Amino acid sequence: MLSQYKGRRSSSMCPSTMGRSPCCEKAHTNRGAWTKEEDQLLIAYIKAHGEGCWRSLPKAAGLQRCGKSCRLRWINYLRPDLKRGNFTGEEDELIIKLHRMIGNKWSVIAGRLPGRTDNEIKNYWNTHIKRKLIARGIDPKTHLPIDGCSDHSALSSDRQTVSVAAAPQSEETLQPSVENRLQTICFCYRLGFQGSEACSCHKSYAKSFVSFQYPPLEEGQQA
DNA sequence: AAAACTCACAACCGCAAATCC
DNA sequence: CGGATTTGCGGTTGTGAGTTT
Repeated sequence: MLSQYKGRRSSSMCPSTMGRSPCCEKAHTNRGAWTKEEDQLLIAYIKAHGEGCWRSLPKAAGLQRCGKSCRLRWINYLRPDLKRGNFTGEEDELIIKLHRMIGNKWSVIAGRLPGRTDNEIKNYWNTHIKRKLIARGIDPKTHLPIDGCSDHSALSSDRQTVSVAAAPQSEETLQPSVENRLQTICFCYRLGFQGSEACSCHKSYAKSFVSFQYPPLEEGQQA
């Protein structure tokens, strides 16, 4: 999912329904694959009213779906900025590198791949990349050689020092602490993709919903 | 030609976090 | 402040399409 969807609570929260009626009434909702008509209703509604308040959206849009289902359909399939199509080799490698560093944080990984969704990346990982890594002799879970590798230190240090700030933060909270001398920069920068299309560090990190803290790479160290 | 099997991906489920009242 | 509710995330499942036997 892209950065604008980051954070447990967003401005899209609907105040009028917050903390009231029970969650989605499943008794009278459609399930399974979406029809073209349902897609059109959802697209038309969001074009007219924008995203937000998923709870009340289905009724307002004339859909017999729960809000959760509408949100998922829009984010994963109907959004106009989705890229679709095959993943490029560069995207493959970026996913592998990010996964090695942060694990199954699909939404964070998706935030670094413009036009890709967390669900898409998760599926792609499970169907393609896992096998690709196994074929390379790499365990897709640990990113270590399958035949056993003694050097766990690099990976563990990566994992330990990466902290994920999942929610939007103020500029102050994103400032690196002086004490631990960490640098706060975007992943692409650390991975050497700065300036690429996937890199967002040309934008102020204060505006980014996701940031990471980790020590700067030593000279010659691989990300 | 058709049954069995495999693959890819859309959609669902359950939980945790965020927020409101 | 705590309970109630919504939203968002990651894991899992269902199913249609493609391939093999």
